[in-house]
Amino acid sequence: MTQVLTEQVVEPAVQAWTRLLRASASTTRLLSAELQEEHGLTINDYEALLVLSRAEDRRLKRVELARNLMLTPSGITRLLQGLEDAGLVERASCATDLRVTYAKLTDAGLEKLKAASGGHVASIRSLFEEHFADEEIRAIAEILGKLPGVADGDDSCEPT
Amino acid sequence: MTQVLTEQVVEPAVQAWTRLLRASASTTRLLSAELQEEHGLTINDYEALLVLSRAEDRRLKRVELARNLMLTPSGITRLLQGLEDAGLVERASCATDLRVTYAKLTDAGLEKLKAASGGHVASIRSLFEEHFADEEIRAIAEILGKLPGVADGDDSCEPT
DNA sequence: GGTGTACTATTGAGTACGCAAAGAAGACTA
DNA sequence: TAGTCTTCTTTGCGTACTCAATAGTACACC
Repeated sequence: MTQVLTEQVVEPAVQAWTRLLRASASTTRLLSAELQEEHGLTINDYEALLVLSRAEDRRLKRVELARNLMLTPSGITRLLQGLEDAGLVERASCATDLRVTYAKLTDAGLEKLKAASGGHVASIRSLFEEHFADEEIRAIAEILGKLPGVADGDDSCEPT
Repeated sequence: MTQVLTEQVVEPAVQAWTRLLRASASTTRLLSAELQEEHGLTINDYEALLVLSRAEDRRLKRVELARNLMLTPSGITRLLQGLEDAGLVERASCATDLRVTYAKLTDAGLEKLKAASGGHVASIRSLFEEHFADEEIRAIAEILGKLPGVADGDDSCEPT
């Protein structure tokens, strides 16, 4: 147990993990501040609106949304509470299964998403393209997509 | 998820960003639960101990630690409060600049780190190696390291 | 020396989660 | 029909942060 010093053989997985953590933290910090300031949305607010906008009928079971956003059910309840209060999302019940309630994007929600989307996407692009080459960006997406659940609701980018 | 209208050209940067978010969320969830359960440490607790263990004299200015962990100063204060209460870290003042206080790893802190490290590193390895090829792991680390601040305190992996 | 600017660290208030427990509903078995 | 098991959602409680404001200190520069 030599103290540090020696050029340690860095466990590549550990290095990758640490950097994944930090990359996520730093990019989130940046992008979140912007989205919050300009549109009053958190990143998960935005992602939720986006996912819903791409769903059939613009509605999704809460449990699906949870999987998509990597939140727990309780996180979803609270997230949607905020969006409902803001009138961006409304709840609809399911005729065939009384347990589930859908989250449905309202027209106001779609407008909000469209309004936020331009600037947000531009920020993401500029942040990534400032530091990464095109093929690096593609590599990140491709590799990280192999983690279970990550590539699920495959990401398009515009609300339309 | 066939859905929407036009097969949209997915903005690669946006896709990379979304996946980065989700990859970080899902891996963090997993690894955090384990670390918490087995050693009562959060991921940032562990990272803080690790960074300190590699620092000269096992101590670091709080502000340095903040940069390293991608936390705000107030986050650091609160993180260290917990570690101090647990006796894993102690504070030391700086002779030449009264503003700064150092965080110094105690012997107990080093022991704790060593105790947690084996299992934690093994979990990280198994999680990553289960889903990624070796060169993918290296690619993640290399690419994400280009983000400012991410590759800073360059990560070795063992405490010792 | 005083004065302004730039750090460093802490605190109060607020937030976005997570976990565990609980209720309500479907689904299978008998 | 009842009994049990699973699934979906919400709630209480706890926590790990953030931001904004504060206070102490350092270092100009005149």
